[in-house]
Amino acid sequence: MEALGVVAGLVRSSFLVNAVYTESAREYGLTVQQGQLLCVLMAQPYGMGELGATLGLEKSSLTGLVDRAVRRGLVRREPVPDDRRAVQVVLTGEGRELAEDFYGATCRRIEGLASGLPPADRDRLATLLGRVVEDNEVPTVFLDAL
Amino acid sequence: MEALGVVAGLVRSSFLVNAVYTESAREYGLTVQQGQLLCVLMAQPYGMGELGATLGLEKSSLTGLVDRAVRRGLVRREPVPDDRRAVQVVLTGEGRELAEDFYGATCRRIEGLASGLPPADRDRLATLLGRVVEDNEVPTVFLDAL
DNA sequence: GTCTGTAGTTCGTGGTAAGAACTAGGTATA
DNA sequence: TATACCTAGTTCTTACCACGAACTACAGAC
Repeated sequence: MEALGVVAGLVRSSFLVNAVYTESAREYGLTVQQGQLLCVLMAQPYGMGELGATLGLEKSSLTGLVDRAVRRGLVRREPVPDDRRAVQVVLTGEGRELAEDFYGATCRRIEGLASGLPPADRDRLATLLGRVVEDNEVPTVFLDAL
Repeated sequence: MEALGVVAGLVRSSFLVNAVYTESAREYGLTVQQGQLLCVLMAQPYGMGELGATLGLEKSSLTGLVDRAVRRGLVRREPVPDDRRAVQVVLTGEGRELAEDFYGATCRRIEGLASGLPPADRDRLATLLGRVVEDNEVPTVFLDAL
């Protein structure tokens, strides 16, 4: 078995994570994007602009994503007192519940991906990935507190 | 700075890789899926069935993806002599060229993500990710030979 | 020669993503 | 105050992605 390069490792593990994420989302009746939206909003409400920056989407793309989430009763658009143009996107009760379930299930699954590694290696992997993530200033799409 | 868990590390690095992949694809006038298709086909031609399994797509999803790639002149459907139902999807000359450029650029960029790590750590990371990937039998979407 | 399974396609539905043009509300400044 | 500019979000159009169900056509088995 040839050793995998870093590039291949990153790409393929990312493919793996995507697959898990997709499957998990599917199980909860969500699309990946909707799941991501919910996870981001778990931490706090966001305006459309910030949300776009965090998710790496154009604002026009976001409108539709939020629309569909609203239609499903997962989030709400709330007015911002100081600025009548702006909007805060907030989880509804139902949305929060679903977000937490989905989040938990997905974490468990992803954790499962690394379950073949002994704990020390898992820590090492976490540290190394942490450094990569930090070096490249990834927006916190998923979770800070774990 | 709180240490990141493995789960967060995997999820966020995967987000990072996705972003890079998306940007790279965009630059070459491809969608992520088309880029992935081209990369898979670089190794060898595939039938629709195998292709679906490799990419994790239903066959009905694949028809359209291949259709669009054909329309852009990137791939061809070739008949299989022994089985008149079956089809082999093959890169065209243009497709191969684009695939190689895209592949190279994307690899360079992904490599760049880990460029902050000293070589020894990069190797360690590669090894650990390799084990994760192996443990979870990911289909080879991107690259074996690197 | 019929029956059954397999390879792919078609069709309809819903979701994703972008850019351009737009509305409406803020802000600065002459 | 009036004007000009900027910002937050939406709308519209276009192309793409993904799925399941129903379908066509061929292959293999009996």
